[in-house]
Amino acid sequence: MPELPEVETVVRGLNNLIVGKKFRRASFDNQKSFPNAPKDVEQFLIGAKVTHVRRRAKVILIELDTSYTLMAHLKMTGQFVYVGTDERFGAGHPNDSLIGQLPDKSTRVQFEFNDGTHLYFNDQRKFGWVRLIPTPEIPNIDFMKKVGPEPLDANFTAVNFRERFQRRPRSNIKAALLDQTVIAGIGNIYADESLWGAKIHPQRLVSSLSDHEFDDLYREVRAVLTLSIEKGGSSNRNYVNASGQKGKYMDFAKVFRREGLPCPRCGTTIEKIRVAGRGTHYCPHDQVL
DNA sequence: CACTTGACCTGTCCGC
DNA sequence: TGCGGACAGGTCAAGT
Repeated sequence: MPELPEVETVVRGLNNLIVGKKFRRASFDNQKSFPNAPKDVEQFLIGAKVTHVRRRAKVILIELDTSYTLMAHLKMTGQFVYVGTDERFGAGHPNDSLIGQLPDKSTRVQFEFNDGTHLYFNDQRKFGWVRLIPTPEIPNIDFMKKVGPEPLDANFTAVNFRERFQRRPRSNIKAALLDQTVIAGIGNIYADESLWGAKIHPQRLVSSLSDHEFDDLYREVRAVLTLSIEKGGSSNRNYVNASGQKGKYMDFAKVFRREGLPCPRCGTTIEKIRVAGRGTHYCPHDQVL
C-alpha cells in the first residue's frame, strides 16, 4: 500500500475535500471491501456528516457527527478519490480529468454526498476495506491495541525507537521495520530507503545493531518519511491522492526499484534480494552484513 | 513467546 | 500473441 506518507497525503486531501459533507448514498460491488454493507449503512452512515479525517499507522479514520467512524485500510492497491464540482473544486483542478472516469472496474465502494459529489474507494486487489465502527470501540480493535508508536510524533525519541526493537531481537532489521507492532507506518519502500540512508544491511540482526546505528536509523526513518510527505508520497504503481494525483517521491528514491543502477553515494550497482518475503533493494558496498 | 511462511486478489511483465 | 510463473506499496492466520 500506501505506507505512512501516502496515507497521510490522502488524509490531508480528504480533510480539505469532504469535511462538512453529509452522506446521501453508498453502494458496493464486493462484500469484503465493505463488510457493513448494506445492512448497517442506512442506519449508521446515511445522513451522517464528516467532522474530521485522521490517520493512525496506515489506517484512515473518517470521523462522523454520530457515534460511528468510517475506518479504512488501503492495503496494497487501495485508493480514496473524491470527485466533485462544488466550490472547493473549481474548474482547472487536476482532478477534473477524473470526472466521468470513475467509477471504473476497480471501484469497490461508491459514496455520494448530499451535494451530489462522490467519494470512490478503488482497490484493484481487493485486500483493502472500509468499515463502520462505533467510535468508542476503535481503541479496542486488535490492530489499534498492538500497533507501535507514530515515528513522526514530536515526543518520539531515538531512545524510544531503539527500545521498541528489543521486541524482535532475533529477526533481521528489515522484518522488524515492517512489523507494525514495533513502529507504525513503515512499509517496503521506506524500509529500504531508511536502511540505505543509515548504511545498514537489511539482513543485519536487530541484536547486532549498535546504539549509534539505531540513532542513524531513527534519523533516516524520520527524514525519509518527512521528505515523502512533502513530495505527496510514492506512486510506484497504483497510488494516487484524494484528488487522483500521483506522488513524486519515487523521483527522489535512492534504492527502491533502482536495482542495476549506481548507488547515488558510492556508484556501486544497487542489488535486489529477498528479505522477509519482500523484494529488497540495497547497496552492497555501503550496507554490509 | 519470537519468528517465518503462505494466503488473500487482480494485473502486469518477462521468458519461452 | 499465447502461456506459465514471478512479482506487486500489507496484514493475518497458521506453522515451526
